[in-house]
Amino acid sequence: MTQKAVISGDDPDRLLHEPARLRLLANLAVVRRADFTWLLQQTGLTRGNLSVQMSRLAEAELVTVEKMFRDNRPRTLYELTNKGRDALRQYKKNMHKILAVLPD
Amino acid sequence: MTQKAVISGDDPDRLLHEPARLRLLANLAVVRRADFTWLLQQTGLTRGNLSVQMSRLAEAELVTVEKMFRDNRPRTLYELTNKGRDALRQYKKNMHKILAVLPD
DNA sequence: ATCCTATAGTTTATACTATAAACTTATTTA
DNA sequence: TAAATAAGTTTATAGTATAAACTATAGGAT
Repeated sequence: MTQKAVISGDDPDRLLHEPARLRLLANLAVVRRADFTWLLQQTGLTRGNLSVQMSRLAEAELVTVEKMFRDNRPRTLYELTNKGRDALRQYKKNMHKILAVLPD
Repeated sequence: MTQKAVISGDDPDRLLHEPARLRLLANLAVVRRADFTWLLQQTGLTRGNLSVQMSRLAEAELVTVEKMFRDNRPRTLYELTNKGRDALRQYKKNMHKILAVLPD
């Protein structure tokens, strides 16, 4: 008889699991809508890294990107999509399952 | 005035954060002591990957490795160290902090 | 004896990924 | 008009995870 695994549950989605992206998404989960500069300050990422990570998230349709001008300066707004919100929910579930067996 | 970050807390330790290693450590957290073959079955990793990951964990002193022979066959036992246990605790704390702000 | 298969791992080669450095474009300011 | 600032993007590099290939030993089968 094949035994049941001691630890159950799927592995977390790597796109969300990466600390930089997870923090970005967590910020968006809280404020719903944020611009490039604000996220930069919140996360302490470099601009290059922030740009790349948000692009990946946008490509996966977890966030939307809206580019505009304000005071003759570019401004980029990001927002979590429903798909993004769902992905975060699932991620949270998966992680809770594994964290549950770790010592306090 | 500089604002406080919306999301607080350190980034998770990457050594533990990696899904393959996290699962291995979680298994050891539960059973305390396990051999190579058992971990192989539990995690579904390839032997190569398992070997490499456990070596990394051993090098970081999060687990101990004990090699022996049983029935003329090599047998490798792994065990979580106190340091490993502490690292898991810290990891759990850090992750809970960020998961807390995610939607349910 | 030697050939084949299985067991238990390790080493190495590759493909991926995160990240910072360098670059772009536009706008003030000196 | 030269320099500095702002807001991003592109690219180069270094690091990492993972599987494929390899090593070593044992136990039959022929």
